Amino acid sequence: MKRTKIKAVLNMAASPGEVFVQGWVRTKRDAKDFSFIELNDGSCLANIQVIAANDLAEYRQVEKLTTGSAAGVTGTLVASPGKGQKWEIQATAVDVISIAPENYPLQKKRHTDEFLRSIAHLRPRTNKYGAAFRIRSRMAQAIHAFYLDKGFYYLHSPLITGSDCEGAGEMFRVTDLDPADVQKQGRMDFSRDFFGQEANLTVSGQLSAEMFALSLGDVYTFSPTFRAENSNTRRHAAEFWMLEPEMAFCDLDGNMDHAEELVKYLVGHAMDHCREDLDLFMRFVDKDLGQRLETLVSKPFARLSYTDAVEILKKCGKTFEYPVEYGIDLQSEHERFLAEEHFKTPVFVTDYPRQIKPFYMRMNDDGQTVAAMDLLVPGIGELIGGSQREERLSVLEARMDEIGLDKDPYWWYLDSRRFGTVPHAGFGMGFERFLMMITGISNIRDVIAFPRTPGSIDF
RNA sequence: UCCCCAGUAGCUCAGUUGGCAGAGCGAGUGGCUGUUAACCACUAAGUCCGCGGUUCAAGUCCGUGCUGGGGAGCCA
Repeated sequence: MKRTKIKAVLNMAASPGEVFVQGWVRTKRDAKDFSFIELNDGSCLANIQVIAANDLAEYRQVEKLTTGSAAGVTGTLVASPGKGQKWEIQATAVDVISIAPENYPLQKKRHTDEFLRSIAHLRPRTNKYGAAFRIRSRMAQAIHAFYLDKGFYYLHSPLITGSDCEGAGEMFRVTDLDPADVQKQGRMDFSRDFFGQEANLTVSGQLSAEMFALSLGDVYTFSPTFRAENSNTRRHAAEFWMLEPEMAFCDLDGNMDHAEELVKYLVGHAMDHCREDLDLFMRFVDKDLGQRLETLVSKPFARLSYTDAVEILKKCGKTFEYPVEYGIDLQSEHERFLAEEHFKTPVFVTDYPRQIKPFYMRMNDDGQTVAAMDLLVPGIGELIGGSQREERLSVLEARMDEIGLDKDPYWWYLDSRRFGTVPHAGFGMGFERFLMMITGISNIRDVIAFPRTPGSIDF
């Protein structure tokens, strides 16, 4: 008989008679003449309740089933007389696939996130992490659906890049030089390295995406990125996924419109398609989550300039650890105040002083600020960072000179401004930060299957 | 990298003034029961994070290291 996923079984409107399911035992309760087995196959949050009577030929084996064991069940799908479930299976045959011994680490009780992190290979078998990673999968697919519908092309930007580009934080070096030789010579001879020069893991696909936006029109990259920063916080990982759309013939306003539409689409998609899993987070992880997501899809995001943001922060009467003044970058406490206390919605802050933003952002007419935008979200901080790009060759070169950037390695990037340059814009969204926002999970390590952070690369 | 907190049974934790190592849950065994994180009884289970020091005596005090968590910086 063909296996049916438990999700499909539970969603059946009428009993088809006999069904065959396979999964892992979450818990077993023995009665006098039979056992209740809660079986879960990961297809959905809910378990199917199996009734295994003691006249089954293999009941001896059934009695040995422990939490974590694997089994296949054939039986009749019947309406459950008990409370808490619509359907249950009256087993006619139970195939015990494997027995989990008594030292199975997942118990029938709540575990802390810290403990589950130490058994990251088993935690997807829990309700919370099963739900988190089903939502993660669904959201990744929703990103592609969103862009397919909008006529964007999906660009696979390289993960190994030349050393000098991108300029967004510390990079991981990629080399196949023998450490013993390096020690002997006292230096790394990159001319003899694999690529004949320094190479690193990418920190952003943006520059590649710009080249393709100026060719295919609208593109996005969605891929792993790497940062060798020694950041020990609940919002940082060494390996994370980033979504980076890049749009030709687009300005800063179009960029923000797009970002807002994207976030609202993804949240709405989750509410439509991940209801059961999302409910778990609303009930047990973050009581305010439901209200927050509702606000997220229904209310327009606030938009204001950096200059206005500084004014608000100065006048708000709150004393900050880092005093606010024009020219400084906004600190976490400032971002949190704006998003969580002042606007109580996500807020775009635009037009930052050029000194605190990278070279590729487009210079505004005032000659002081650039067409940047950050999206600050309650509870998360910066979810999106983007800008209109500087499309004017002379202005771009002047900026690179101003900050002392060697233009030679960027010859190909500058070429795009020589040949048919047009206004264009884009942004990056940290995928894990988005998942934290949508689930209420407060530590980035808990939305990544096997997280990589400073000093930690188990699994 | 800096600041703060923590590390005791499989898990979550308590441990008084420095004086015999404890509970709940989980697990095992038995019982009961159309049960829902089932219930009742019994049993087993410890490198008190490592190293060094003070002391007649250290889970407890001091130093140091490691690991984990929270915050900051950096950023997505």
